[in-house]
Amino acid sequence: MKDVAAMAGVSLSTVSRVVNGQPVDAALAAKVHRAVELLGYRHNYAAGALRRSGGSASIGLVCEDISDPFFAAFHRGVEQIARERSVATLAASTDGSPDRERDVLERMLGRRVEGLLLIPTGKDHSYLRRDVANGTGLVFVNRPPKTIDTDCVVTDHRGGARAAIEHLRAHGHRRIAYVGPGPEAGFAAAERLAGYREAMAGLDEDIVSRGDLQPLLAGEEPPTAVFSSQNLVTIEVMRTLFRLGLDRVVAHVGVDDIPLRGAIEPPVTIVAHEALMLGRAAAELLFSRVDGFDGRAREVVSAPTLIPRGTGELLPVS
Amino acid sequence: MKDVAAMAGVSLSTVSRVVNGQPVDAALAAKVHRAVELLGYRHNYAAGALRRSGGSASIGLVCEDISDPFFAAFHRGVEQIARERSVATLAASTDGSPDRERDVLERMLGRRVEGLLLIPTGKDHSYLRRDVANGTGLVFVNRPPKTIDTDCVVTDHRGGARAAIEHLRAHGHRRIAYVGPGPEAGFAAAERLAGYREAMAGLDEDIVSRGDLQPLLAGEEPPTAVFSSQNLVTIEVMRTLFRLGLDRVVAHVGVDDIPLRGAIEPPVTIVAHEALMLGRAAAELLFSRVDGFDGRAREVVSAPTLIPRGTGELLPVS
DNA sequence: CTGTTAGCGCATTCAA
DNA sequence: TTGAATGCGCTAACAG
Repeated sequence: MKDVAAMAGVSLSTVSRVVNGQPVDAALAAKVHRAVELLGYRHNYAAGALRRSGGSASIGLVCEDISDPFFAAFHRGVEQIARERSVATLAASTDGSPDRERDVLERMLGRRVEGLLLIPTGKDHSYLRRDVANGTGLVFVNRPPKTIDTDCVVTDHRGGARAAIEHLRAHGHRRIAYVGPGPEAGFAAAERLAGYREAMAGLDEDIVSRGDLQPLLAGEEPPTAVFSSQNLVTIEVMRTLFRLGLDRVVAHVGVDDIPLRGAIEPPVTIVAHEALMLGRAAAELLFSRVDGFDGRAREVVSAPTLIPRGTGELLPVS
Repeated sequence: MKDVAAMAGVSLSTVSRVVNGQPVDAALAAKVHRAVELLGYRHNYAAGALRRSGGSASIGLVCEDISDPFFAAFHRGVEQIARERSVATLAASTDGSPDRERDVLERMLGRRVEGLLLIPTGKDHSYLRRDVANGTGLVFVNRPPKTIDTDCVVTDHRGGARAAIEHLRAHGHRRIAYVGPGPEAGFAAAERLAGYREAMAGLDEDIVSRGDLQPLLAGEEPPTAVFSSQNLVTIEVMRTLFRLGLDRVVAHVGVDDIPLRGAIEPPVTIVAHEALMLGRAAAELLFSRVDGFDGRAREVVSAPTLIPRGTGELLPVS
């Protein structure tokens, strides 16, 4: 920048003003631009941030594994909000290790991120209190914080499943099958199954299958409706029903949880759990803190949306 | 840091040394640590980088859409290499807009990333020459650079498909079906179809289906082998064959291109296109430049690996 | 509108 | 080993 100033025959301040788009005489600005071109000068944002009151204009996202498609969609949602403010996003994986989680978080803090979006791995995050007290934003995602008082966004998997079943019940169904992974597949799966069971209270016994619908349909009292609790399962159920000629007979509500590149979006009544929306919500919570909001810790529950597309509105055929 | 020094009764240098793990008298170090604790001091990495010879210890990844599962896996591979060097990764989407691509890249450059990993959107990247000349690393991914001379990693989609077909031919198959999206689905799909056609030269006519295998099998001269060109299609073909009792009759080689969370890995002979490996390769190329390698531009082609798992080794049954 | 000056938070010379 | 001084690249006061 010194060189640019020298070559253009102006002071450092003038170069700074040109680079930052502040009002400068057109002739001088042209000289500066020419010098910038010739010298291959590139403005150093970090150095500016040091002096400027504003921060680093960056935030950090940490989760167990950044290759998880759910996280990728979440990250995208965060980016949409962050980009409006020209803030950059750092991302890192914890690999499920609390030690590594702490290490990753502290490195980001060392880089002076203005906020952290954390899909937690460890149990204890009290070590973040100091930074939160110093003004760094912090939002927990998917799991509420236990050892620190901070904002949080969660997806209501259970409520989503319940909404699906209630939708089917409202259309007169009584024998409703659950197709999808069991509780061993993780928190979300377990919650969805629990939601199913809650909403089935007072009806026929549960009709649960790990993944295959066909045996259920072949039974004595086949279900008149199906709830599929995961994206890939939803696609498979759709195809199974189509193949058996039951796609206009057996009602079907699915869950749309991860983006499937290259796959056909299922034309099925869906409970949309949009990771992207969750990311946007989390980012908005975070930036409100960065902007100085100082109220109590908030918990935003992101309610899945039921999108009727025909298959969930079929009436029962006995 | 000044406050810490004052409270500990030492100089700034001593605090700096303690924070950076340089040799310091144990008693003084203890005092410093205590002051750090009490004051809630956090070291500012960016400020240090300004003075230190070393750079920002960060790199940028840019692609069309960071929610793409392929990119997510790529990102993970990059992270594995980057983390060994304690470098952070920034990521951003171009949304398919060359203007936005340039904007995003220049912002990252303004943040003084030491290198850039680019899955290109636009055609012209000559504007990056200045920064490359100034020492910033640059690696193109998936598409070779046209208007700038720089390193590049690509996946050999065409060669992968060819390897699959040749594997089947080596096992005696002559009627081999292609199931998967057409060229309109993008570069990778088009290349795979082209590889199929190349490897089918001299055999029966192509047997191509957009997605459904069943009609082909019901034809007069059904194929004795199937190549499925995409992960989700592979899963569907597997299920179709199983359902028809042909899973031990019709040979099958699939492509495994994106990670499918929560889905069963297909027990099928596979051509693995590992985005993660591509990410590692790209990162290694990049860091060699960051470390000062100054040879000609290199092109690394990441060859997919054929993993025999039984289904691709079935012999033809007429 | 422009130039001068004084730092931002830190690492790194040099002496001691 | 430690401390004092200098400057990394830049912005923000201020005075012109």
